[in-house]
Amino acid sequence: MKKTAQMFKALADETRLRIIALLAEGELCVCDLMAILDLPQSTVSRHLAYLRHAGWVDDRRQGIWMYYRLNAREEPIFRDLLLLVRAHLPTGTQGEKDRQALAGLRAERKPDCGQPENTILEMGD
Amino acid sequence: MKKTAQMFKALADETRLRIIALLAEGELCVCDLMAILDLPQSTVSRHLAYLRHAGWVDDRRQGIWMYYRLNAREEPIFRDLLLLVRAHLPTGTQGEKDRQALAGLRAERKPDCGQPENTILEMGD
DNA sequence: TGACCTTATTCGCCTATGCGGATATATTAG
DNA sequence: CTAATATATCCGCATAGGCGAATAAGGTCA
Repeated sequence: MKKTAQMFKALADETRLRIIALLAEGELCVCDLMAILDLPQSTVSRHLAYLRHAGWVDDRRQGIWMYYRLNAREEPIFRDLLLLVRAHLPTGTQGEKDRQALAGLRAERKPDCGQPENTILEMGD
Repeated sequence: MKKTAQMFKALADETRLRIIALLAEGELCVCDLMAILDLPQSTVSRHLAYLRHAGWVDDRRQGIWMYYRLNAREEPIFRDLLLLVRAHLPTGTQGEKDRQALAGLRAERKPDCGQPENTILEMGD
């Protein structure tokens, strides 16, 4: 039951819940999450590490970026809980706002997070 | 979403999970829980207070004893979560042990917690 | 009332964990 | 190699919350 308590601990923080609700929309990289959550990089990274250790997310490196996605583990309670969270979480006010921010991000950006390859180092100044 | 995080916090402790699994079997008083959990009274009482404030349990006074029972609040996520917990929690090792201890208690005791009324004060030395 | 019981709360103490700034690490481009 | 970018981790600090012993509070009975 200790493990179950640990599983709930990962959900017992508003920032982590926001992250989970966002990842329910699909894979995101750290800089996306920083932009949407409007939190410093160390904070976002720390919460992602917490979720990773707890088994809630997997990561994947692609070049410079780390992409995170939801990852329900094998245990039945884990899977059911993820379903529950995905069903209920995004309906609240904050979840709505975050999803809109995400939509905005996606509209104005190319895939692979930041800029297209040929302008990665061309940010004048 | 803050409220949701708070709801999960109440579940993010092994002792409270054990209590919830036990209350899923029916109403219990504090001294029953002390006996089953094998924890000091202050610890049990503190966790019950936490669960009460979080809205997971209701209490009822009967004479000297305080009886606690599960009580899911109105919010749909709350109710679904309680269903999930009740379904998954008691299947583990610790939950099994606790349930057996509860069965033992019930076998050797009269209702109304302790002893039958006429011997309440007759516990010679 | 006083004796006795059950439960709640208070008290130090200690660990877990949140935070944001600073620093370390990793990757890529040139 | 250096420079630039993205991410992870470390740092000191503050708060939440766990623990058990001790004390307070509330109820019952004679």
